[in-house]
Amino acid sequence: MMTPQVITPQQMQQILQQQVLSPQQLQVLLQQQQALMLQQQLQEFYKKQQEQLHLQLLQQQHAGSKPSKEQVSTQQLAFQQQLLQVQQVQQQHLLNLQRQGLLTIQPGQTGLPLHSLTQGMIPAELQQLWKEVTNAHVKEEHNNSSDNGHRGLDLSSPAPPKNPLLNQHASTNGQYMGHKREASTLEELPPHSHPLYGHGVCKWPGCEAVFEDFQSFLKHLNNEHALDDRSTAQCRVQMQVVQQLELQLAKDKERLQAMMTHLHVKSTEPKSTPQPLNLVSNVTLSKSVPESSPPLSLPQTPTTPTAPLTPLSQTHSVITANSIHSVGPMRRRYSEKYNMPISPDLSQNKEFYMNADVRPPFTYASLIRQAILESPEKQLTLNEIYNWFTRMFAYFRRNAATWKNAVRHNLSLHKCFVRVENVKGAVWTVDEIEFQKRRPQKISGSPALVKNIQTSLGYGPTLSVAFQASMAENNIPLYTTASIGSPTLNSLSSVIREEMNGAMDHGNSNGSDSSPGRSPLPAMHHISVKEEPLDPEDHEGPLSLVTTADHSPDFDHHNDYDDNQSQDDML
DNA sequence: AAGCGAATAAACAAAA
DNA sequence: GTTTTGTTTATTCGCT
Repeated sequence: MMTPQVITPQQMQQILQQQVLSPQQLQVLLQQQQALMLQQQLQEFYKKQQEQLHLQLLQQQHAGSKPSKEQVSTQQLAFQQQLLQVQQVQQQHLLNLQRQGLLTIQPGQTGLPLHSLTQGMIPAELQQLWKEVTNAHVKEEHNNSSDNGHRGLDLSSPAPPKNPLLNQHASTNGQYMGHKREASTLEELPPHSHPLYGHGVCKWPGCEAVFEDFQSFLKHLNNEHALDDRSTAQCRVQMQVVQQLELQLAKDKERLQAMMTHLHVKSTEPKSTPQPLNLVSNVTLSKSVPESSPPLSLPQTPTTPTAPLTPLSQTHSVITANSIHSVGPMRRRYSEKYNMPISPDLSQNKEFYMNADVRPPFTYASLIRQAILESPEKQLTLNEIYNWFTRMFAYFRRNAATWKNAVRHNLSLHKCFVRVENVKGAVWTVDEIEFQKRRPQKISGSPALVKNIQTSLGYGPTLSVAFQASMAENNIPLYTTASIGSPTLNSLSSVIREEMNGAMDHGNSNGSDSSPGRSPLPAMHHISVKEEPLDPEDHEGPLSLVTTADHSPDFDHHNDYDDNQSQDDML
């Protein structure tokens, strides 16, 4: 990529390091570099385009037949995409330069299209970090005079009197932990360790000075890497590096998710064990589960079994539920609010719940309803309901006394469950109206909530919820891609609305009336919500539950699960 | 801080 | 007489 003229970041750093250039010179240099880069990129781009066109031409000639529109349009599309890419690269570059502080662009100066970009690009955290870096600096200058030499509580050993950046290693570290302050300060750091010092070498970017002892390193740090333009610039560069890495990480995570989803394997990631698929959002579209291999049981090692699934926001891939495997009556449920909509989720994660000893994030009422609705007659005896529970959820194959009691309790308690005398005895049915009634309690359209909802239900047409969430957190606007487009999704809006109103707990709270019309929800929300099945009868879509029914046959044996309350309270 | 919904526990009764 | 099915009350907990 680099022509002899363009210097590499490393070289750049060295230049910076050696301070051979004055700030002015640097700036000039940088601008030149920048121009060069752009030029290069453009050249490459055009070259590529030409090659491509050439290729396509050849193809067309070969095929002879139809240089049809399709081809042309695809070609255009590809072209546009590339163009876009290049533009992005360019912008990124400019941005980088600016951000690195190597390019000091005054607000008014230059016609570079940076401004807007800058903002969107820098993750809040980084900005924050940077702020802290700079602030710390000021702050420290005050302190220094006093606690010079001592390792103040927060300066900790490594704290040399005055290098503001020092305390911020988090940033330079590449680690960039959220709360570096607390973390980096008190934390570990044995007497003579420093994030920037390892194996006798200064790890400051670009510097590899060797030191025999920690003290001399500190000295060096203070002298060579004090707070000055150079260090600042380097720090910025590092921030940039971190940011890039994070982006990369995010992408790779997404890829991983997609892969896992594709393979139907629940993440085996250390922490995040089996996760309910919905996080992974495999199929968003309510197509009934592909009937994939039924049992596909996950290893389900006891090691990381369950986590009371908190469906919440945190479902990020990485985060994983805080598994507290309490076997017992782990009381708390999953944050109720968001669970009602079962069906889609359930159908999608059916296998997961069938095999993983994870508590499903739905209320008993929802589950019962689901069970009943899934039955051909829309009615079940108590025992059949029990069976459904045990059949569908590994979790309910234990502690039977507990949850069965809960089931009965729920049947009796909620008006939505109606007992009907039958020839053979009594069966339970669902009064959907009643069921819908009870939901309108909570949330109105609180953004937070909505967010949760989306998260918990997670469905991104293409992206895993986790990814979306993380992206969102990083202020990376990718919803656009996801949400927009897809007409399918839009068509679902109505369904969504309904669900929002009735189905979702929160849903309609807002204007009781549920003026569906509005739904100011961001596109994303639609997506997420849409899948809700809530309604029993209507959209069979959600009711893909059907799927659920399918499998049922296989197991039927376990009723035997007897609980052992013994374990219940062990803890 | 209060109120609410849901989970859990348990007592009790009627039916099987 | 035991078990299952239902009903009801009380308590606890998470959330808004």
